[in-house]
Amino acid sequence: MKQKSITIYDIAKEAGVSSATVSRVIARNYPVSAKTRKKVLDLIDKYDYQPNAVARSLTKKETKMIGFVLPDITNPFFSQVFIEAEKYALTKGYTLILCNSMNTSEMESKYLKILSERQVEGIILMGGRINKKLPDAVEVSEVSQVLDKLPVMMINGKIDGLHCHSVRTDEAKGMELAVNHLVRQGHKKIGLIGGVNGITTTDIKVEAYRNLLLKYDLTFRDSWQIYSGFDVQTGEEAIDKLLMLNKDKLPTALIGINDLVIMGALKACRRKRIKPFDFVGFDNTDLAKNSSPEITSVSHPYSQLGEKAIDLLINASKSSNESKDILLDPYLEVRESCSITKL
Amino acid sequence: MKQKSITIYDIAKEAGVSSATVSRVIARNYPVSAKTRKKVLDLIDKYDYQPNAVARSLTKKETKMIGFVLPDITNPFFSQVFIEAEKYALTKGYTLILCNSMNTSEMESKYLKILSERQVEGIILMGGRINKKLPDAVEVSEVSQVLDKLPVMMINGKIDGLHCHSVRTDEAKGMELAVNHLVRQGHKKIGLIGGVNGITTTDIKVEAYRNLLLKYDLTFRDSWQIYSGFDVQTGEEAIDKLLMLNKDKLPTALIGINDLVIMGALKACRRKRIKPFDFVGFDNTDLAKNSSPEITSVSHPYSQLGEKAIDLLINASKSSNESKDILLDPYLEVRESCSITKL
DNA sequence: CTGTTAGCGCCTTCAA
DNA sequence: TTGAAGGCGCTAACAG
Repeated sequence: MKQKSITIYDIAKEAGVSSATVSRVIARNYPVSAKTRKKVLDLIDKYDYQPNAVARSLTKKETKMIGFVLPDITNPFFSQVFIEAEKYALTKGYTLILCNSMNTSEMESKYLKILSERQVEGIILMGGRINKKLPDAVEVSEVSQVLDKLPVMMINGKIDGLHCHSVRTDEAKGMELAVNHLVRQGHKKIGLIGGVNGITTTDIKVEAYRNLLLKYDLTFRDSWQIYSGFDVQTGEEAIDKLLMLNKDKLPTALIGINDLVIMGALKACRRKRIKPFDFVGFDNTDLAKNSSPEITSVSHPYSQLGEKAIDLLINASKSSNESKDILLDPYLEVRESCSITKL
Repeated sequence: MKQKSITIYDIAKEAGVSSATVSRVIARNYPVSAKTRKKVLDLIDKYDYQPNAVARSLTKKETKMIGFVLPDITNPFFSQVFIEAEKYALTKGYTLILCNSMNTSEMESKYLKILSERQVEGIILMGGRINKKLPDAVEVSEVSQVLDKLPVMMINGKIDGLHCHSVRTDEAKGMELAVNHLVRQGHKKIGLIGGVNGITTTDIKVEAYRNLLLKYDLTFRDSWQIYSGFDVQTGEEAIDKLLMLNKDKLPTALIGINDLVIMGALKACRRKRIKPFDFVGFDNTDLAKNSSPEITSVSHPYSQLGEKAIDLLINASKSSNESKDILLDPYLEVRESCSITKL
């Protein structure tokens, strides 16, 4: 705001009409005679007039802004969801406000407050507090308080008892895709690495993994399922642990809680100069495509995830008072990592 | 805005004071008696009152929002800068609005307009139109028009003739770090792959590269400097081309315009089963750390880049009318990719 | 220390 | 088809 910006009144005065008329020309929601319309439009053009969205928001009580809180946008999983949501939101006239909580509960809380004060029309939550098996009471009540004012949308997460929509990838089905694929490749000894016990996205996968091994009557060993974390380093650690625990009774294929963990596993195998396992990752991030070997990965339906999230949020007020939970199908992106042992 | 939210007036009425007093309690910028302060604060607490930032913005003519337009947040280079800027902005009370142009000029234009209407207090530009040797007249005039209303900050880019600040990494110096390092490793035949002729970030690097070879009296061959692009696939293509053009007279080390290109080069070497070169990448993204082998890379000073950008923008109005151009030093993150040939 | 008042820029009845 | 007027929620003089 370097210089006094011109307003609807300036246009009105010079056009010899009222501000209401100018407003109508801009909003195109009421009839205005062709003549005055042209006069007004010409002036708008002449002065390069732009409506003040802040003032409009105050009057209309709608900001056309949506908050998006996630742990860390440098994580490709989150950025892929975010960018799809943003693209779609734009077509609906909404602007997203991205908030990186940096994986801290404090930042999450802070941003919830900021977004609420900024009068966003809804908030999308990913990661963090919505992924805990044992929710923190304070964290839940904060979200609950926000819910009194705005609709909240949770992506790949949920807080029980709170009245809000959610969209999630059916990760149990994703695990099935992974296991099926490996079985079809002839594997009978399949391990699972990464993740943290008590984080729901991990729990869902682990449970599905166990059930599937049972279902397919495959060897199951506790020591083939290694919790470790979500990043590359923990992937390396998982391999170290796997080797330590299993000596000669190793699995032939490994599923990773995400692609990063598989990247770590690849690094560890290389470091230890052991023949790599066949791998299947989760999330189908750019990493999976860009690493060498390329990593076969269970993919989220990213664009659907983003679009559904926005759609449900936008329509949250209109629709009935029930909260919807949408489950979307993942798919498998097959790449070379599943035939490493043959390379 | 599900329910009629309570305002400063509601608080004022129940406290038996005027709205101005409540405002003062909140803003803490004018003396208020301890007694009334407490009364007001208690009510704020009781009703979970939150100030309406939109209304405040309208009155104060400051939104505390900054727009950040970049090509694609899924690119780790951009996301690392963004997240640093966001962290810093938060400490200064500013909220960033991230806008992904998806590498299209149209989206860039659209977002410039949206941000301006939303009354952001400044705009940060990265990539896209600010990186062209031959600027597009329309693109420039759009930015120029924005500049009439707000300060604009360009990161690692510049449009000549426009009055705005810029922050950039000294990439010529970065190239020097890379070449020095390789020379110290004993390399005399150094190639450069990736980038696009006419994109300033590429041009700067290429020019520095050529000058340095000259300076160090190293072999220079046109066919060792391959333009290709900025992603993994173009990195692969660069290797193909390099092999095709050079038969037996190959360089022993390659510098990549960025880390992605090196990832591609690694893939190509693996595919072709040729002994890899020693590599040095640019940008020091997570990829460099996570890939195997890990990639030695010239790093931007990310936090400085983000912080300076925000700082200069915030102080843009206060400071003199000159535009500042800040040049920051890169550093080299040494990893194993520089001893591949010895592995 | 506190209240009154007048906007910020726009939209939306209500009347004409 | 148009204008007048009030108000969105808050802040900043100006009085007191």
